[in-house]
Amino acid sequence: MEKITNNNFVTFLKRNHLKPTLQRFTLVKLLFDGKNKHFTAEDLYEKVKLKKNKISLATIYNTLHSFVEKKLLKQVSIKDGKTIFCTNMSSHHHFFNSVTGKLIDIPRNKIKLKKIPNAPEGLKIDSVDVVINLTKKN
Amino acid sequence: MEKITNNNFVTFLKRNHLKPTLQRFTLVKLLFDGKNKHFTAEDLYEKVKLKKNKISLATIYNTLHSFVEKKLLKQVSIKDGKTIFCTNMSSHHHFFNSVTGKLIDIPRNKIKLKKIPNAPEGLKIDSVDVVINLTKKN
DNA sequence: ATTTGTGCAAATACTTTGCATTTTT
DNA sequence: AAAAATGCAAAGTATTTGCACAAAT
Repeated sequence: MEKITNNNFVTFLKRNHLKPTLQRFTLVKLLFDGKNKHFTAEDLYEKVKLKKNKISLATIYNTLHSFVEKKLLKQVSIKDGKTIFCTNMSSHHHFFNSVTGKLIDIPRNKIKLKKIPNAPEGLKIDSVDVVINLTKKN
Repeated sequence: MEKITNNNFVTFLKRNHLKPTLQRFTLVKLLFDGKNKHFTAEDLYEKVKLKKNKISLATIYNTLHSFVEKKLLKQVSIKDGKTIFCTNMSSHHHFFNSVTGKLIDIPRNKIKLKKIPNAPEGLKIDSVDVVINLTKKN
């Protein structure tokens, strides 16, 4: 993943046809620091508040969804109904720890999917998500 | 799947340690009619209203969750964040049609999962969900 | 000057909790 | 009569929409 700095964020956003606003600058700095992350909209909202910045939760949702559309983030839905965003854009799957509510990445090559059925008429396969749900042992 | 009729619903609920109340009777009749279904809590609420019955949405949520706990229903989370319940209890996976928001069952044997990674220390694998996301062709 | 895009308050949608009531022992 | 379970109004979360304002053409 590409690390975004003060110097290249304008380029980064423009390349993705997003206006380089202050709000997006703040969010992009928090998200694309070179480390893979999993987070909810609320998590990110709290992080912004810690930095003494103020961005409304609505804007955070809207920004996250536009990033998903631009293929800058992935969106994962898990058994507890929550939506988690993920900065790791390489093809991969997830463990879901139902005790902590956290996701753990599984690299693509650790799971072998054989025999995928064909898409029904008029539709095509966009992506395949594998979630392995975990519980406490015994 | 077992079809529940007026005659055996008391037995059915008692066997699952649930009191055979009028609300549950109504819901069980709608759900376990021998056909596999996918639905949201809201869908079921609307169905109940059509039958001129009145059960609060809260009760529907609580009942569905207790059915999931008793392994009478499955709960599936999909990319749009909604929670869908499923009466097909045999091991299977899903297509998610992102155009209509509907699920389609995929029998277990149509997907072959090889090489599942081990669960992290202290945790065990509870279930594996495969969702194949579909979009419109072209 | 008109169109396009933006951020967020307010509205909506989704889900859970707390407790009065009912049922069981 | 006490204990356990139930249904749902009200409360709590999560997410989206509509529109005043800003930026670009």
